[in-house]
Amino acid sequence: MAEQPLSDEAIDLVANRFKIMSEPLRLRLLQLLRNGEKSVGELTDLCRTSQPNVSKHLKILQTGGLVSRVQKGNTVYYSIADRSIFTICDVVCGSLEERLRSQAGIFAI
Amino acid sequence: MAEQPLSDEAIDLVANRFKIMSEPLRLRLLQLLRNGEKSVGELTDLCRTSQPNVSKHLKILQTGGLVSRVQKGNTVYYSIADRSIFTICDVVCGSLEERLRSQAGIFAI
DNA sequence: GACAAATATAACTGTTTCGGCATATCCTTA
DNA sequence: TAAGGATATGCCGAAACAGTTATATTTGTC
Repeated sequence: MAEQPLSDEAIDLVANRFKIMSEPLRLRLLQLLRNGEKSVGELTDLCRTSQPNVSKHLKILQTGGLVSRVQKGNTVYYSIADRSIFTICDVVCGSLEERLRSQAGIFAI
Repeated sequence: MAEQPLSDEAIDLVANRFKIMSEPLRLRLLQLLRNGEKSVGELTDLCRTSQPNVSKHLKILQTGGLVSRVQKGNTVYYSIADRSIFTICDVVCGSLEERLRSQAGIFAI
């Protein structure tokens, strides 16, 4: 069942989504938000980097539509806006496990 | 159902997979290979870039385990080594469509 | 062995991106 | 309105990356 080819614009959009998810710190932030919203301060404490850096990456995630932002008084809470990212991560993890397993198999027998 | 957190090494591996897939030309190459193997020359003709550029990106895809390389005589054929990438792309496309649709809804009543 | 075709590599350039630091902005409270 | 806490932004230097050109390597053919 051959799929229709994606247009150049569509490819750019997909590539951009992957680019957003290609940074370890951003993946870490998404993972930390998996079980519910967290403030910038909380996220900063849980990552090992500066608060400005966390804010910067959160903005990238938000611009990409992966995360949504809610301000309550003085603090800002971020939460997952698109849970399909976890499906994607699960598929990637499965693929990587498979690959590592078959590579490990080289040394067996 | 809270997932176990990924280790830093696992996150780096996943991020690297996304980075490999975050380049439009590489996505284009993967798409061109979807229905079967193609030679470097064929791929170069189908993309609008130089042959060295295609070879470079194919190498990146191969190193990442997304593509496999077979040499037959003078020409080299690449093919998809991990079809889970298409699952991933489909999920991303669905998410992006959804997002565009809801954005378009802003202008509707 | 010499030549031609197919593919890979090397060197270079311009661009992008990350992280850190300093600082600005916004909100709350006194 | 002044001060302090929370978050965002601007600027900088270093590193990574894409694309081009030239060239090397490999393979098949004469």
